[in-house]
Amino acid sequence: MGYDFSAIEQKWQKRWEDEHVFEAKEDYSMPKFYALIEFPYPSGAGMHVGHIKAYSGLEVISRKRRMQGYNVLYPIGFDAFGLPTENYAIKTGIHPREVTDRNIKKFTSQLKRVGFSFDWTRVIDTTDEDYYKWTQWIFRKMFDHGLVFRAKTLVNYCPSCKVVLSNEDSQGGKCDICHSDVVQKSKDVWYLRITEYADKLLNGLDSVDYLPYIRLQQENWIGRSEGAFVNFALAGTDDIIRIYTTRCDTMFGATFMVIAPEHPLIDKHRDMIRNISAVEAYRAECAKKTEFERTQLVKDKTGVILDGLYAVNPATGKNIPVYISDYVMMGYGTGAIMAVPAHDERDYDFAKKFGIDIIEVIKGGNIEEGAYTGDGEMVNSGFLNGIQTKKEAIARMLEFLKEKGLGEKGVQYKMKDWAFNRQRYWGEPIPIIHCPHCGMVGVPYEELPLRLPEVKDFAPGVGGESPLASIDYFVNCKCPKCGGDAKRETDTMPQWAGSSWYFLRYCDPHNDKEFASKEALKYWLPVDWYNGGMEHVTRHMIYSRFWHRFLYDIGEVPTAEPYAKRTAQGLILGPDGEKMSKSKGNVVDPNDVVDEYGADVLRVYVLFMGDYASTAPWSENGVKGCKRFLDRIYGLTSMLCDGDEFSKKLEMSFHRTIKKVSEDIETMKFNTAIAALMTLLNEIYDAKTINRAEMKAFLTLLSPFAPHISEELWENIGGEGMLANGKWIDFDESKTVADTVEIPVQINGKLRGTVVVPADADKDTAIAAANADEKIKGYLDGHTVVKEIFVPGRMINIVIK
RNA sequence: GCGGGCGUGGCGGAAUGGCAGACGCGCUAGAUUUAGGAUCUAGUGUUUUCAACGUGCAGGUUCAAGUCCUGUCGCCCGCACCA
Repeated sequence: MGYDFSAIEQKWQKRWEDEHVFEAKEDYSMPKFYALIEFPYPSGAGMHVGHIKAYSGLEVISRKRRMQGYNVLYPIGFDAFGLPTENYAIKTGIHPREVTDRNIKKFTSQLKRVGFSFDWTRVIDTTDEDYYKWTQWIFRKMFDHGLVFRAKTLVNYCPSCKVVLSNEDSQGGKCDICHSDVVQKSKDVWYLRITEYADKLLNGLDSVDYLPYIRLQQENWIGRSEGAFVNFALAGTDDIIRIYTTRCDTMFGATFMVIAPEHPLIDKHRDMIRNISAVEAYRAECAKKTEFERTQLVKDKTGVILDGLYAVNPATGKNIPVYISDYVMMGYGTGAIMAVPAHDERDYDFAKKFGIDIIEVIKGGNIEEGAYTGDGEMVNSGFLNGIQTKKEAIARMLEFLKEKGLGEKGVQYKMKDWAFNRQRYWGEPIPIIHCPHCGMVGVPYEELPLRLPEVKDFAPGVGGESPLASIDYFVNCKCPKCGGDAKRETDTMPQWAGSSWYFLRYCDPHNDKEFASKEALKYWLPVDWYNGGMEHVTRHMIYSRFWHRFLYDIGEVPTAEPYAKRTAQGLILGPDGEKMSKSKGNVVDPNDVVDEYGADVLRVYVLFMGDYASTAPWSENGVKGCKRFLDRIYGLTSMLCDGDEFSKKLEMSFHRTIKKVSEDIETMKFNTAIAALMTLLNEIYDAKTINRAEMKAFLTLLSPFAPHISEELWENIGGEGMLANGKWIDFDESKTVADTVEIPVQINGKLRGTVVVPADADKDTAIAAANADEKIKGYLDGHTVVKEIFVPGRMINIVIK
């Protein structure tokens, strides 16, 4: 069989575009639905089947919503600043602008071939100056509100990309872009004070509907912990060592302290440290280690005592030794801890190695064998002795600390401030000017966008500075405040900047007065449903929630949270079950699939291949199965007959299928929705006939998945208008149930037969029917019936002895 | 190590505690075709048919367990010396 999918698909794509079918309407009185997918990075490799799966989910939902009368905004754009384009430009000498334009063109044509119902009038390119003007504008607002700062710190630096990376971009000690080893380097970098928003980002999760594991990942990322700050006096000085602990209940067991090798107290009191040379040697050794090496959990702890320094345990009043060790980080808490070896595994390992006292303060474990971290009765703990629970002991200790002025309750987060800069060309210039008199001054709002200047060489300088640093006319400028000579910042923003607010621009993409009008934002926000990959759940999602929340706080957007609902699709693996990669040669190009089978087949297959959220391997045979399905649908026309309502024979099947497809789309169970359509198709083929009303219903249900073939057949059977503009179909619950049902009869839980009873049969009727059955009779013969269970319309179970 | 998820035919996967394996792939046989491909029809969990046994493994709850509970093994994904 087969049909000319290529001609049909081009025909309908053109019609949809000519008649503006998928453009969101300016009619703000309509109910709205804002569906958002993560806009792609337009790489040179072109689209990946993963993109197709990612967009097909909300595509189906958006098409259904339009047919249900919603004003749907389903936009698309390109997140186009970034390193791959720039690296390509360095290699080939072609300007990143040109590379980007070419790649966007390629992506656009590929996306259009699939027939996605995006609103192409709202397309965004983050590298467009009309767009990044507003990225800079928001940054400047943050600067004005004290959320931007500059600090000299150890940064993650990629020697290959010559670029400073955020913690998020250097997970596992590898550069997220080129995968080479990241090293630590001291550098002046820009930060966004995202930690100030930690609680807002955490609490905001209560008001949104994210899949539970997505929410959990965000919570873990923010990493809030409640504990106490405690001041330990440094014996013989006026100084204190301030620590953070979540287990102040164990303080009587603190037999030593550990401070980070970078801790400032070491230099301050170096005169008192008798083994300062050994300490310096250890510090030098630590400095060589990468962040990754330092964060490897190792049983074999290293460290050096600070000989001559003692701290005073505020609970016991005793002097305890102080060590430095790299298992304590400067970047979390206060960079110092009280060590309680009996009840903390790391402290236990350390104490064993260095022969330090281990004092049990909570009963329940065996401190000869290891640390006990569970709950139990307090011992060896002065005023805490006898207390039975951790919770109570913590409360008592906090009271004690407060009375003595030695400490107080405190909260810590794992999340760190966001390193917000790159020493690269292809990014948004940071709109700041360094003035010798006025300090850091923002580029005036009316001068935005601060355009990327033309350069000849895109490669970063040898010192790792941005290519912009070598352009005199860009660097040298006047201070907007005092008018004196000043220097312009030459760093650019990181990859994540443009995507932190793009969903706002979609609401009003051509506005040149504001990033979007208040009316548009009020109508469209929040995004009703955001779908994307799991890999963006912690970075992009947290960053954009932060920007959005900031804009909300300064009155620029109407909602506190940007995304009302978030889901994620599963990965598509190669046919060999491995992750697709060029080197493995297992990459499936969506273009090839469209060429050979058509866009409708591609769309149906990516949704049918398995559970939407799960990882599943690509199967060429699976694609062929979907092709066969659509071919068989095309063949329905040959058995078409007249009829304005469902035939008796198929009526129930249709109502059931409408119900199933409608519900499954809402829960993203696309695979079972398609399976239901296949089942119905098989029934139609069994019946050997389909009437016009049935055909229309079938095409309506099919159209979100396979819109081209649906439109074509709709037109062929004389359907009114375009299906894309058509009406979704309702079902009648009462018609989804049969008059009679065949229900299983179990004896002692084992299936022994079936009986046919009226669907609304009561227990007596059903049991009587079962008892009348010859086969069942045989089983019951000579036994006593103990119990009869009847689940209406479902089953009978007779318990006998 | 901690947190989360998952183990169902040859494969991808279905199953509000109620007939396990929907749907698709693959496979087998037949039809059609010069042949291949395509298509159509029938079959397809395992074992020896009646029947019995079957959802990683071992227990438990229940009239009834893939589903709930306990333990255990294996795999996947996050986070990872976070004090």
